[in-house]
Amino acid sequence: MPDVRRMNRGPGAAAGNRAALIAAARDVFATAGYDAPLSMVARTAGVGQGSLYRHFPDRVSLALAVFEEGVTALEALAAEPGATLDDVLALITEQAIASTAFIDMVRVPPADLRLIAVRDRVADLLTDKLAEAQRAGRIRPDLTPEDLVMAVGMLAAALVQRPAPARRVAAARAWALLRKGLDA
Amino acid sequence: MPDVRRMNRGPGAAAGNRAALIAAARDVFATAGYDAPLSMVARTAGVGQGSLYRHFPDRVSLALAVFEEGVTALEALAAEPGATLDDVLALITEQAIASTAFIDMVRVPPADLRLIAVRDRVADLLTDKLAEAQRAGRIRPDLTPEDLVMAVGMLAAALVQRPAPARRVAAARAWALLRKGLDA
Amino acid sequence: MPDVRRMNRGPGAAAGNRAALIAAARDVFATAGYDAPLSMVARTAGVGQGSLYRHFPDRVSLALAVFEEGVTALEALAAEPGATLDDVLALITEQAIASTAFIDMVRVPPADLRLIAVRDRVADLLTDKLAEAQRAGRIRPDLTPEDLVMAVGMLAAALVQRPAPARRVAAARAWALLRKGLDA
Amino acid sequence: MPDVRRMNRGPGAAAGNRAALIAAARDVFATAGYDAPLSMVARTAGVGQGSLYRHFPDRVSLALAVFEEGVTALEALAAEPGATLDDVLALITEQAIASTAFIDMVRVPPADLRLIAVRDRVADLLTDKLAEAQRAGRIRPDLTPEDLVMAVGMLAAALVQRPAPARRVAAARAWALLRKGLDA
DNA sequence: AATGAATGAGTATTCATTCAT
DNA sequence: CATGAATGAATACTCATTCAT
Repeated sequence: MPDVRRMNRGPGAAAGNRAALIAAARDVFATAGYDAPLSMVARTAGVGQGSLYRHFPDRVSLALAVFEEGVTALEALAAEPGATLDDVLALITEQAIASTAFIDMVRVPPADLRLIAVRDRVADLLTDKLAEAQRAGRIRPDLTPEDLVMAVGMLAAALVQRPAPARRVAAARAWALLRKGLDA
Repeated sequence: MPDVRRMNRGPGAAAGNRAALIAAARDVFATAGYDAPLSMVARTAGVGQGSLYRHFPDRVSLALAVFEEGVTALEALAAEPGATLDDVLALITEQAIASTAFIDMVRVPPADLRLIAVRDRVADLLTDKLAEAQRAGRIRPDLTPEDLVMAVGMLAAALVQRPAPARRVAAARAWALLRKGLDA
Repeated sequence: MPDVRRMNRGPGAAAGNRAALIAAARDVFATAGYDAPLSMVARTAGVGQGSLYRHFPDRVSLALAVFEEGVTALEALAAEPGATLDDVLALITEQAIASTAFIDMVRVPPADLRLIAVRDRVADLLTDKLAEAQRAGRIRPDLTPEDLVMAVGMLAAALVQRPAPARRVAAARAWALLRKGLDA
Repeated sequence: MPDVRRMNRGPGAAAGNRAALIAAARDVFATAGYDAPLSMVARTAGVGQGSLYRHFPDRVSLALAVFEEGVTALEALAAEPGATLDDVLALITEQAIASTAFIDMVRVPPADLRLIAVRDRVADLLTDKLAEAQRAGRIRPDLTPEDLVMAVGMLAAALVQRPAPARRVAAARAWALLRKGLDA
């Protein structure tokens, strides 16, 4: 007789669970914000509460997993020889259009060290491209990587609270505002 | 028989309570964020929970009251004959430095109609000054009031999560990024 | 139409709730041990969870309230001119027969300061009576108040885990063991 | 394909696992108390959760295994021709100083039958030595084995919640209180 | 037989909201 | 109309126990 409770799918489900949790968190964070109940993430993933906590002992570690993929993609793009700063910013923009949860995440003042680490990874990859663009005379020579990170944060802020369909247009307008501040 | 509880100050306290609640909410929102417990607002105001709910049936109405004063000040400034767009933006910046709670407030996607109304009031007062500045050739002619509101939101986003002392500097950097996007 | 939810009995229920919570806690601690779920206390008292936490913000403060009455009774007895050490010990024994939760309470190593304070109150009242009894030559002159407190703890330990009906007999046997260690 | 998980050491590990679990439980119970999570025991033992449950289906059976060794040692000592009651009590005291978890274990009212069985074994070995000592006129003739068991429990109670270093001194004071109650 | 991941019931705690006084 | 206690739904987190591998 099938039990009402979810089947224990065994250790084999581990990898699938982890992936499902990350996917669910991506959705939930994007939909209900970074402060959404973790139980909603577990439920969306079709996974027990305990499994969620086993894989991700706290909210931050879950969020980091969600963004890991995005940051990795950015790093990969930045590592490509021909990639310019604009290419990287374009990818960042796409990611922000998909989800602005990163902004929510760094919104909390007592920033977790791990969050700072992610932001630093982004800052690092921007730094290289920025220097490159500055050497090419395309970007204001006095612009710092911190300025660039701030600009990205401001961009994301312009997208939050807008429904997904409106975001691409909003991103264009936001860049129109910021662009001149960056260019040489 | 004397009551141990705080004296019921009676109906006459209504106006005072309302003012105290708004002041308390301003502090609490600025200090503990827009998501701070409402009980903290009541306690800070020295007012009963019930009175808080009588005056402000929900969090948004309390927040609106808090910002009312700021918006009113903006409208007053905008109404002054000599006031320029830059003057208005400067005041807005000061308000954002004092508290970025407005950002937190609009962070939630299901934007309350009343919030839209406040934003529209800000948009309205900016519209006039913007047109004026555009006539004077100081601002890009294609810049819309919506662009300006977006810029203000982006500015505020650049200030959130920074400690109060760092905000003035951050505001300067943020405007440095945005300025060129506005100017003619 | 009466709601399924418990009626909000209003502020007037405060005193009654507090008393009911203490009574319930006395029962629950005696029955299910000091580690019993607080929800059980609230349920037994017929009181909402929130009310429990309002009256007693943590487990210790609830326990203190439970024992306050007993300690007060001890202090009152000790304050009576004719009361001897034996009288006080007899009352302590009666209290231990009724509930040994106090033992559980002080069992935890990171002893709360407030718990230490209660124990000290008991130690204080024992100290006086002990000195008196020692002057009368009825108690070993080298016995310290700490020894006495230890003896009381050992007595209680002898009663724990025995069902209530067997406790009076057990107390007698325990005192038979300890008595000679106290007497001069 | 090599598994990331701990190598399944196979059936041959059974005996070793059992021993490791007992040793780990001894440590964990002594350190974190009898209520410590069983997962901590498994982890300390370097053994899977499932194996723990295979060897010891519940907390009590694990605890019993832990104390088995101690009881066996007591029985061995008691079986030695020259061993006196005092020798046995001294060994019990040493065991209590090392860990008072036994007290925690019997703290729960719904005493498990198996716990009663252990206690009875201790009572049995004390019975012989007690009779011996009573024949020698060293112990009160009316003292029963149950009294002795109670005294041991009271001793242990005097040690609980004291930090390890203070226990030897506390044991001495506790025996000073009890000694006269035992002696003839 | 060992392993460790999966599972969800249970518990503590918070806080928005209601309501007797 | 003010007051503040009452209420319980909601959420985070833990841990005993089961089970696929």
